[in-house]
Parts: sequence; structure tokens; C-alpha cells
Amino acid sequence: MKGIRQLAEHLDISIGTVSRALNGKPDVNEETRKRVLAAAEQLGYVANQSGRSLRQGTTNVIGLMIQSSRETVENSDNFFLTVTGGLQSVFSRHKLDLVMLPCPHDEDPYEYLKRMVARRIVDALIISETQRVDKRFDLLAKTKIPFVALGRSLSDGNASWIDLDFDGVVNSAVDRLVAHGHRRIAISAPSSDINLGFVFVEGYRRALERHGIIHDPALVIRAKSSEQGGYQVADELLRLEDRPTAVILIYELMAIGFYRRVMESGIIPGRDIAVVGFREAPRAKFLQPPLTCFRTSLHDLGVELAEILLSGMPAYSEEYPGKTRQTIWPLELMPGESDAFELGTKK
Amino acid sequence: MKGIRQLAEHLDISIGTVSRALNGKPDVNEETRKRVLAAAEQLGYVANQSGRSLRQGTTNVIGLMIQSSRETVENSDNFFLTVTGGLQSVFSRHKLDLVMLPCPHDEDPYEYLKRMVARRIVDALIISETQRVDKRFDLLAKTKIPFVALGRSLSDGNASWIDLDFDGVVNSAVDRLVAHGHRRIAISAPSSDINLGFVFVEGYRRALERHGIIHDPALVIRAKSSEQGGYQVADELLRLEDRPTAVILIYELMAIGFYRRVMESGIIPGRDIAVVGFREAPRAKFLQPPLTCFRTSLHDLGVELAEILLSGMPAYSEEYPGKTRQTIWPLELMPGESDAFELGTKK
DNA sequence: ACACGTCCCGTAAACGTTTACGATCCTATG
DNA sequence: CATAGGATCGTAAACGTTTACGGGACGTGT
Repeated sequence: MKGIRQLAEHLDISIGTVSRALNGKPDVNEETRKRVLAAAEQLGYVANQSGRSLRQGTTNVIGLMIQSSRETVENSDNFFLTVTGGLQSVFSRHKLDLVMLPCPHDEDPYEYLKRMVARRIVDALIISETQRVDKRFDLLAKTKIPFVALGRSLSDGNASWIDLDFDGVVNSAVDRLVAHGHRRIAISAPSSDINLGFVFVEGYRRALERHGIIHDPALVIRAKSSEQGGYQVADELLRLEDRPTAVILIYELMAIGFYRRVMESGIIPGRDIAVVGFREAPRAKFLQPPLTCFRTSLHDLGVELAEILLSGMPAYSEEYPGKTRQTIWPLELMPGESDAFELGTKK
Repeated sequence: MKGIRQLAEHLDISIGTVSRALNGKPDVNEETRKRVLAAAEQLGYVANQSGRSLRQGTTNVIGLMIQSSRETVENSDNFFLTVTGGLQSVFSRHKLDLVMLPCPHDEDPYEYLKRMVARRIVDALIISETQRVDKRFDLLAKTKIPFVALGRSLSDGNASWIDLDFDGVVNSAVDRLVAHGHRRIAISAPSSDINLGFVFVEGYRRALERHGIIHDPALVIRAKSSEQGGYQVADELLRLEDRPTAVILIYELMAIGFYRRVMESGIIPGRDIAVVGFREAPRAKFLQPPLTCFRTSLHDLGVELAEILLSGMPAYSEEYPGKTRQTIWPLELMPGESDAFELGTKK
């Protein structure tokens, strides 16, 4: 089966009518529509995407750009695959397909994005792993292509985004630890270049301030979000003369390394030091003691993300142009036993 | 900047010459080529992919189809993102872009693939997570689209594929355990529907046979490749009256759950029971005791995979059509301490 | 009988590229 | 001087689809 032309002459109908029939347009007899659909099915005809795209300037494909940098590969940990599930559950209802666009390690994400936009293989884009200053926002705004960011940025220029509630997480964690009597609370986070690192530590500082605790910069450890990172965090904290009594880890993967390092020094998590993790993953509850952490449904986050995007696309939104939407996605505390003790009372 | 036509009249050159200049074709003066390239750069012109694809029937995009099924999401654990890095390092040299095509959970992979093929948004395909019988091979063979499978299949029909050396892994594991005095060796694997599950257990049986050990079906545990799965494997094995003295786990993630369950019963891995894991991931060495497992470079696997694919594409291979290539990808033993004891001698 | 509206369909242009073909100019060679 | 041939460029067709436009057939109301 070559193209619509062959299909048309096989049916002895004009090519225009065939196209209208296939696309559910009016001005075509219901009976001939049946015939066309049947013949297309039988001959296995599917419209050539290039031709269609060229004509109507649309591809029916949404792109999800990911960086998969070295840093990410170690910890993203199916984050994207799970979000993708939520995205697709929405997109498939609109006959949109999702493709993931992985930016090569050795290419500048900005240049990569520019190429992808220019190639016009997607109608809209989702960018992720936003930097604190991120030129991609300007680029996408300038090209008028609909997009949503997964992650805030200073450069968002009032564009739509969705982000995890880092602030809520760190506030809740600090409150909880303070209630247990802790005053020296350490925190780990990635570099403040990436927005997560900045926002997380900022929230931490405000939370401490709220409790009247002075902030000690030595208790903020920048580390990779991996087992090695957790190991290193523990290592650095153990070196301090005035050690913290509690620690907030980012990415629960770090807890594995953290546990190991402190236990090597005879320190038992959940008894000698309190540990809170963010965010929940299956293995958190397999640690000993089980890790107190924060959970959320990444699938549902994907659903929300998709809806935000669609609401910004003329063809899929009734009240376009609507306002851009900025959403902070909540997480729920999952109490474990890694912080379940009152400071000063060792069981 | 609209299209090549505007670029041409801006330069006061014919559209044909501009196209030739941009694509490095001959029959164009070197100086005018410079001018064209400069103007294109300055005006930010990039060829519209749809037009180009329509004309020359090629998209310069390679697709990597992944299923991201529930099963996979829990354990694939950046497997694909790492392989992707290797793929892109090859593709980028040929000006090919890679997109990941995630099949929605609720859609049949075969139907999804059919849609993607028909849409013609990729020039070639990589399929993964092959089933033991997998209709996708026939479909791709029939449509003549170049492809490689990541994973063997009964249905491969002599197509190209690459797969991890499950056989070598399980042989090596069994040899090692037998050398340490073990005779009752359990194994975990996913369902034999997926090819990995089948091949792995088959190799296990042959390895036992080689050592004259009779195969006890009770020692083959089908479980999900996750922490929960590992927990469940331990649970089932503990219920046996004639317990195994060693176990081979698939996916080192399972070891976390396995360790926890047996330790709940006072059994210490590496002392009371030997554990070998497949395949290596960062966290294996953060377990206590460190897990003996098998490692490989998934990046390099991606490179090989890309080269196999390219060798099957007329435009990128000098001796096309070459033979199809089936590659078994080796893994290397990483001795830990989880099996470092002689049976009968408890330290 | 006439006007008019509805339903259905065919025709052809347009989307942005690439490329086969032919035209032009210039130089070297006889 | 005639001619061949190379270098460089312009012209136009083609890729497969969608869609604006117009036209024929038919029914309905005056």
C-alpha cells in the first residue's frame, strides 16, 4: 500500500473524499465512509506522517526532553518512565503520541532543543531538569511553541510549570525533627545551579529561622544524589566536631550509602542519628530501619503535567489562550523508623 | 524565518542552489556556499523536517521502543538511559537523532509498533524487552524497515539482535557456588514468557546437569525483579524443609529485599547462605555484605547495538546488505562477600 | 416553473524540500 | 576560430496529504 491515491483509485473514489472520510470530516456520505474505512483497514493503509505534517503544519507528537546527564543517570531511577505513564494516559485520548528526546551527554541542552524545535518533529514540548537560569525558556517563548517545564526556574518568564513541593517537604521534615528535640539538623542537596538544589536549601533555611535556629553552613552538604553521595555526606558529617543529630537527605537512594557509612562508625540510624529522606521509592521501606520519607504519585503528576500542556495548545483547549499555570505538587509524609526517637532518650 | 524560499530570495540565489549548498552537494561554488551557510546561520534557518522527509522518504531519526510496563518500571533502573548514551555517541556522528518511543501500558506493543512504523517518523527501530514469542519481528521483517532487537526471541527469524550473556552468567555463578561446596542452589527469574526468564533458567539447569546435580523445581522461584520480589523469594525459600544453601538472584535490586527477609529470620547472607546477583548496579557494593554480582558496560552495549543497526542500513553501510548479526554481550564477575565462605565452615 | 438550500463529491492548489535536467558561461584545446 | 567540456546555477517536477472551492443532483417551498 503506497498512498492515499492508490487507496482512492482502488475504491474508485476521489482522493479528496477518501481523505475526508478517513479524518472524520463532514461532507461525506456515511456509507462511503464505511467503505473507505474498511478498505483502509484491509489494505493496511495509514497516512504518511510527513505528508500530513507538511500540509497542516502539525505532527500530533509531543516531545519530552530529558538530559540524562551523568548526574541524572545515576538517580533519576525511572522517574521519567513513571511520569511518562501519566502523560500518555492523557495524550492517548487526544490521539497524540509521546516521544522522549534524550539530549546526548556531550551536547549543550540549549543547542539540542534548538535543533529539535527547528526540525518541527513535535507540536509541543515538555522540558525537564531545569537549571536555575535556563535559556531554554526564552527560546521556547520566542518560537511560540507550546511547552511546560517540569521544574521551576528563575528564567521561566511566567511560563507554565509544575514542580515538586520541595518547600513543603523540607518544612515538614524540619518541623518533625524539631518536635523530636533536634536543633542541629544537616541537609544534603545537589548544586544550587540546578533549581532543586537552590529551592531545597532555601526552604531549609527559612524553616530553621522559623524555629529560631541559627543556620550553620557547615551542615549543608552538596553531594551527588546516589549511594556514593550518601556515603560521602555521612563521611563529611562525621568529620565535624559538633556533629548534627539529624539529617535530611535528598533522594532516598542516598540513604543506602549514608546508613552504611555511619554504621561503619558504630552509629545506628534511628537511634543515634535521625534520618529523613526525600522522595519515596520502593527501597525506602526495605532499609533497616525503614526510612521516613515523602511520597507522591508520579503518575498523577504526569497527568497534571499533560493537562497543563494541553490547556496551552489552541487545538486542544476551548478557552485558549488561557492563563499559564504554575503548580506545586504536594508530597505526603510516610513515617518510618529512621527518625522515631526523642533526642536524649536512647532506647 | 519561514522556509528555504525566503532564504533564497534574501540571498538572491535560486532555491535549488541554496538547497545544494546547505546539504554539501557538489555543483556549487565554494564562495556562494559560504554565503548561504552564513545567511542560514544568521537568520536561524533550519530545514523543515516534514518537507525533507516527504521528498526523500527518510527522517534521520532512529526509534528506540520501550514498553515501560509495570514490571519494567520497577526494575529497569536507568537501564535504557544508560544504553541510550552509547547509542547516541554513535548516531550523532551520522547526524541521526534518537527518540525513545514508550509504548503506553494499556496498549498492545504490537499495535503500537504498527502505528509507529506506519507513521514513518523513524528510519529504523530498536525494539527491546523481547518476548519469547514476539510478533514484532515478523512485522518489522515484512515492512523491510531496518531494526535490531535488544534481547533474543524465538521469533527472531534470523534478524539482528544483541543480548546479555545470561548463559555465561549463570554458568559462572553455578561453577563458583559448586566450587564452594554448594549442591542445593536456588534461582530466581521472571516469568518464562519473557525471554530472559526462559534463557536464564535453562542455562541454570544445564549448569547443574554438568555438575551432576539433579534439578529440583522447587528451587526455581518466579518473582518480580524488585525489592518486594527479593523479599518474596527469601520468604518462599525459608518455607522449604530442605532449604538451599545458595541462591542466584536476578537484578541486584532483589538482594535488598532478600537480605532483609533472611535477616529477619536470623540468617546472615554470606555466612549462612550464599548470594550471587545479576546484574551489577551501584548499590550492590553498598549492601552488607557486598554482593557478588556481574557487571558490564551498558554504554558500550549501546555502542555495539548502534553499530549493528547501522550496518543494516543501506545509507550507512558500505557492504549492504551484510549478514545479520547476533551478539551475546559478556559480563564480568565482581566478587563480593555475599558468597565468600566454604560450605560447612562457619567463621 | 423557478429559486433555493442541502448533501455529496471531484478538482486543484498548497505545504517545504530535494534533485534530475538543461542552460549558461568560461577556459582550454585542437 | 570552433568546439569540447567543466563549473555553476536556475527551472520545475515530485513526494503524500489536506482543504478551499465549485458543481451536480435532489428535494422543498413559493
